[in-house]
Amino acid sequence: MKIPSQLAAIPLFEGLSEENYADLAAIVLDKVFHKGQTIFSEGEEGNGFYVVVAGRLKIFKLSREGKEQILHIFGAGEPFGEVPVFAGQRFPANAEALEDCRVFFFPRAAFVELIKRNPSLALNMLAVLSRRLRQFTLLIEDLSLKEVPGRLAAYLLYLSHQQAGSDEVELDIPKNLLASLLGTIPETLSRILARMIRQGLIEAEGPRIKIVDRQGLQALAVVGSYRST
Amino acid sequence: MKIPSQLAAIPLFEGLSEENYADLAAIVLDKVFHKGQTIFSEGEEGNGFYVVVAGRLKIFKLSREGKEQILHIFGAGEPFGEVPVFAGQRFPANAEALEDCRVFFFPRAAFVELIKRNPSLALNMLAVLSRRLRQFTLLIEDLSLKEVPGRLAAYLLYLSHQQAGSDEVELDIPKNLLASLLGTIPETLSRILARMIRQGLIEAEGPRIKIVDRQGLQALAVVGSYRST
DNA sequence: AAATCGCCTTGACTTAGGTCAAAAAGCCTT
DNA sequence: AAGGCTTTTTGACCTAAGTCAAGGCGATTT
Repeated sequence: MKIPSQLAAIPLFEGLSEENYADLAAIVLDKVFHKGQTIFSEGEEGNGFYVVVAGRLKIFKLSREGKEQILHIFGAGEPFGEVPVFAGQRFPANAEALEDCRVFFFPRAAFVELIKRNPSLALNMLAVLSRRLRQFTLLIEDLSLKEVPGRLAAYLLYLSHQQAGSDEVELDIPKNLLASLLGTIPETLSRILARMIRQGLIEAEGPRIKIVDRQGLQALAVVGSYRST
Repeated sequence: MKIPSQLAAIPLFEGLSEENYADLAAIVLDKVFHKGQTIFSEGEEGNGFYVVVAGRLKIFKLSREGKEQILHIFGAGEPFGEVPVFAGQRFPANAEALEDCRVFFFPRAAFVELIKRNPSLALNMLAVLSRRLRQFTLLIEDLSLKEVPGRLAAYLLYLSHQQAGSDEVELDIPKNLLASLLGTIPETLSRILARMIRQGLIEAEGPRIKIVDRQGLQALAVVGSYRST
């Protein structure tokens, strides 16, 4: 597929002219990462940012003892690694492919030039960063002010919302990743799922989870977190 | 003092022309908030953003049970409340004056117009948001991957760094606020300070803290967090 | 000087959730 | 079908940090 038409499918580049797409196509690099491969590491210098074309990847922090906190899981169309482009210097976290991935890479200098010339691109990028800030705000709230069952309940409701409001949701990531995304460890997640089943809040069978008591989950989650962003 | 000259002192507006300052001066509103007053609340619609002119304020989240997590403490020259300007709609957190404050308010529509016309303003704003993202990343890391003593150690080292590397640092906020900033409660903070004294890491007398064993603190903090941003 | 209010500390207690270890399920691959 | 993975679950145990309650310590007001 031709690159310009793929660029048009990226929300960040919405509203740009044909000429802009040509400019972008001229600076973009097309990269592939295999499952498990590191895309970049915390502390590394970043001289450009990325957009996911296909596949999924995680952005995460690692503690000295090896515990992992996932900040985001990104899929097709989502930009990542933008912080060093504008705040100078280094990546604040790590990125690793969860599946085989194809990504576009936009080198910093050329992209900044483009932004200078293109107010709507600048505004789109401001929107992306602002949404991320809002998202982080929710994650911080979760980590600091809620307990694990509350975060899990919020996540299940969010999934249900994503999946057309169905009561039968399917986890789109393995449970060990989910644990890391919720700021806990697999053992704890497992126990809490078991407890929720015992309490009649949900039923589960592998990655398929049935929401039995929506009210109950909402009470745990205090509704509102994990909005669609 | 004339407003345009005060605008020039705000890093966000660095590098703008005289004409730009005039434009900004034309749209800015000058507001005052007294200590303890709410500047905005989570969920409220935001149709503009702010810059602190004088005084300090906190940006924070509140749990249902009343526990508070401070996200930022801002002082003179720092912009805040920008998220709703670019990501549409509502404030993701609360803002309250810690002291009597004077702030500038820039209405959204006019400001967005200005940004469209002014690439360097756009880039400055992108830098501000990116730095914030990096900061949040550190806070998330702290909350999820470090224990309270580690966060406190990091904070003390950060303070020392701020205060010209001196071994005698002075807390610039009361301890109950510090607790909330570190994601804990005053009792726990108090106990951990006591323990650090017992272990010979620090000495303390009210808000004056003397770093006795810098190495030891660094080991706790795993160095690197709470950078000057 | 007494009273009051906000801030800080300390003690006794409880608990969410982490660690370690082992077993059980699911899977791919050969 | 049989290993050899990884993922998930379970159990026993431990500990960081929160809750509740009581004082202490200043600073400011009356």
